Amino acid sequence: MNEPVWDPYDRNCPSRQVLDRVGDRWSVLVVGALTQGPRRFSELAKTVDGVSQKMLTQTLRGLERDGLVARTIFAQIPPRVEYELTASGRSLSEPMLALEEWTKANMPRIVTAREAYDGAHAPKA
Amino acid sequence: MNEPVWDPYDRNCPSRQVLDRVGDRWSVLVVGALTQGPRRFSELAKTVDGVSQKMLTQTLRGLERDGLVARTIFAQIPPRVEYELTASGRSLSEPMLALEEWTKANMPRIVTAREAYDGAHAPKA
DNA sequence: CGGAATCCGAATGGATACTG
DNA sequence: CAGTATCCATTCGGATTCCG
Repeated sequence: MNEPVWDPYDRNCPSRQVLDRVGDRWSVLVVGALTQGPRRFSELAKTVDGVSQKMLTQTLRGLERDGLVARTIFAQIPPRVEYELTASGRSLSEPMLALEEWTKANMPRIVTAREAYDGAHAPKA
Repeated sequence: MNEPVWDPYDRNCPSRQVLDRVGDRWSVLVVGALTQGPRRFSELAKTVDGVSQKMLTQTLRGLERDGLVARTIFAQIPPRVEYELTASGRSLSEPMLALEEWTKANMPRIVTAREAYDGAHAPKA
């Protein structure tokens, strides 16, 4: 019955890798975009502004490998591939979205803090 | 009254940078560690296994700049510096901890998914 | 003890060209 | 359209050294 104790604070624990992926910049945005429903590769590329096709592919493969995203290929010309969250992916989207919401809600405070910090640490010339 | 609309999906929006920091691998672990209470530099280095002194310093500076962590220096020999979460930092710790919890709770599924994926995509030799 | 600064190899990530 | 494969610049990040 004793389940293994996953400890991301241990550099050798597999959970560390997963936390890395889950905390990845592009993963958060891609999962967030997929929360709206299935999306095609090109749609994701447009939604997640600034992501290169290389990184988008990498991110999607990683999410797919971890069972968070499902990839469906429609045999037709031109090719059509859709990505959508799996049950795991949907459960992950909750804490991820919370992070996104926190960010948006706290931007004013952070911007202020940055200005204060930069003002107090930069003055040299 | 109309607040600015923060959109992390826009590469030029400041919220993108903040989401990046918040989703940073070390940030998540450091904030998590600080949830227990104030910690000294050396204690954090020990808790967050695998982090170099350089990255720990960088991470702490970044968090400090964003007003998430407070740094207190005790004038004594040898030097003593403590870090602790600010109010902002504590509010951030909630979604971050949720992410950590999600990871630990879903590790079994992910490990299984990875094995399945690797088994289906690797076989070449 | 708690850093800052430097050096440098490794990994990241963008741009580009090519394929099914 | 949806990738894969390369090339290459930038960044990351560890190890080391030195300072308050």
